[in-house]
Amino acid sequence: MLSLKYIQENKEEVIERLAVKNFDAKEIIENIINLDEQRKKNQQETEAKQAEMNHISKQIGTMMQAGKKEEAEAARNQTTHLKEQIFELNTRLNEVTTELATILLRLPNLPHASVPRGKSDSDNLIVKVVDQIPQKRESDIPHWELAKKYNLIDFEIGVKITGAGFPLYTGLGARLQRALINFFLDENTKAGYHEVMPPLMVNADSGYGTGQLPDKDGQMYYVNEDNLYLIPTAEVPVTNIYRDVILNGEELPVKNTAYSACFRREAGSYGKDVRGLNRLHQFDKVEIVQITHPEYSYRMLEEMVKHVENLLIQLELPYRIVKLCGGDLSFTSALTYDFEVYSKAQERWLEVSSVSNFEDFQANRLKLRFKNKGDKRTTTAHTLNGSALALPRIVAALLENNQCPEGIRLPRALHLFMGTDMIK
RNA sequence: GGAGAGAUGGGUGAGUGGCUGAAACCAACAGUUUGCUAAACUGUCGUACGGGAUUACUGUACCGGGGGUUCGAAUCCCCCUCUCUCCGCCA
Repeated sequence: MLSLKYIQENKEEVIERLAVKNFDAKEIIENIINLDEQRKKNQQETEAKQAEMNHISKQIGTMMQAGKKEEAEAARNQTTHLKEQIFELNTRLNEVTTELATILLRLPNLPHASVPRGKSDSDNLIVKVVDQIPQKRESDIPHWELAKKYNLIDFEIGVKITGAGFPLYTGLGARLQRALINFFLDENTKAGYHEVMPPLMVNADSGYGTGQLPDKDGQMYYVNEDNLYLIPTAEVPVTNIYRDVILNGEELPVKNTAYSACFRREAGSYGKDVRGLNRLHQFDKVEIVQITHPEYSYRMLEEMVKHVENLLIQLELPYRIVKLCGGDLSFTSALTYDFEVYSKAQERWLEVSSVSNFEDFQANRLKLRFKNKGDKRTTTAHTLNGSALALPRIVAALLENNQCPEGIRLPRALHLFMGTDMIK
C-alpha cells in the first residue's frame, strides 16, 4: 500500500511511475485525494462535536455528584440533538474511510526508477548470462522422461491421488527434494538467515498484509470451512510474523529463511508450459525474507541476488539474471530480479527464483515499523524476499543438463545430501 | 465434538458506569549517587489520525473484533473471533 502522504505530495510522479507498470492511475489518484480531503473535513467536524459531547457529559457527572439534579437534567436535554449529529457524521466518516482504504489496497506498488518500461517478459532486461550454455544433443530427453526412466517422479499416481500438478516423488527423486531443501536451508543459515518453519495456511489478514489479497484472490486455495488460505509461498506467513509489530531499530536487518510447500491454483495456465515440473499446483521452495531500514534496502537486495547466484553456481547450473520490466513486475514489487536456469533438453530458460524489494508497500499494509532509541516517531520498514530456491525447475534442469549414458551426474554440493554422486 | 473459564499497555496484572488512556509491579530508557559492577533514588515510558509557529501544546479514537443501551462504557446487553482448562477423539 502506498502511503497517503506520499500520494498527496507526489501526485504527478505517482501517476507517471504507475504508468511504467501499465497502470492508469490518473482518476484513481484524484479520487484518493478528494476522498482524503473529505475524510479530514469530516473528521474535524466529528471530533469537534465529540469534544463538545464529552465536555457536557463530564459536567453532568460533576453535577450529579454535587446533587444538582435539575441542572443535570437540563444538560442532558442538550445532548439529544448533538448525539444525532455525531451519529450521522460518524457514519459518513466510516464510509469515506472504508472507501479510501479499499481503493488504496488495490493500488499497485510504484516501480523503482531503474525499472525498464515494457509490456511483457519479452521486454525484461537481461542483466547477466553465464558464458557456457549447454547444447542439446540428439540423445537428450526432457526431465519428465528422465524422471520416469530413473523412477524419480510418478506424475500419473499424483493425478490419481490428487490431480494434475501434484507429483509423487519416489526413491532418489524424493531424496533429491530433501537434499535440495537441506542444502538451501544450510546455505541460507550460513549466510545469516534465521530458520523458521511456518504454518502452511494463513488467515485473510495475513493475505492482505503481504498483498496477495485482494489482488490474487482466486489464485490461492481457500479452505471454506475455516476461512483459511493455503500459502502460495512462505513469504506470506514469514513476513506476517511482523504484522502489527514495532521493531527496535537495532534489530534490523531481520533475516529469516523458511522451507515450505507452496500451493498455487494457477488458474488460466495451459499448454507446454505446464509439462512435467514446469508448473505445479504444489511445489517446494525455500524462501529468504528480510526486513530492513529504508536506507539500505537496495543494498540488501543486491546482497540477496549475490546469495542466490552463489547457490546456482554451487549447483553448477547455467543461469541468467533478469531485471523485470514494468509490465512483468508484480502488484507488490518495486524491483525484481528473476533467476532463470537453462534446461538443456527443453532448450529454454526456467524461472527458479524471484528476488524483490517491496520497499514500504507491504510494511504499510502490515503496519510493520521500527523505532530507534530516542526516536519519537515510528518509521515504516522495508521488506524484501526471494526464493533461495524453488525446487521443481531446479530439478528439471539438474536432470536434463546432467544426463549421460551412465545416468545423471549430481553436482558436488549435493553428494553428501544424496549419499551418491550419480542417479542410475 | 461436549462442558467451563477467559481476552486490559512490552510483560504480569488491578479495575463492574463519570475522578480511568487506564493502578501497582516488572522490563526498558534518561539522570543522580558510586572507584568499577551492582544496588538505591528520581524522572520518562502506548498507537493512530487530526489541529497547531509542525517545537510546545492540543482534539478524537482505541482495554480481542463488530453492534447496542446510556448524557457518559474497559465496566451493562447482543453477535463474532480467538485462547486456555477438563472430557471425548487423535498424529
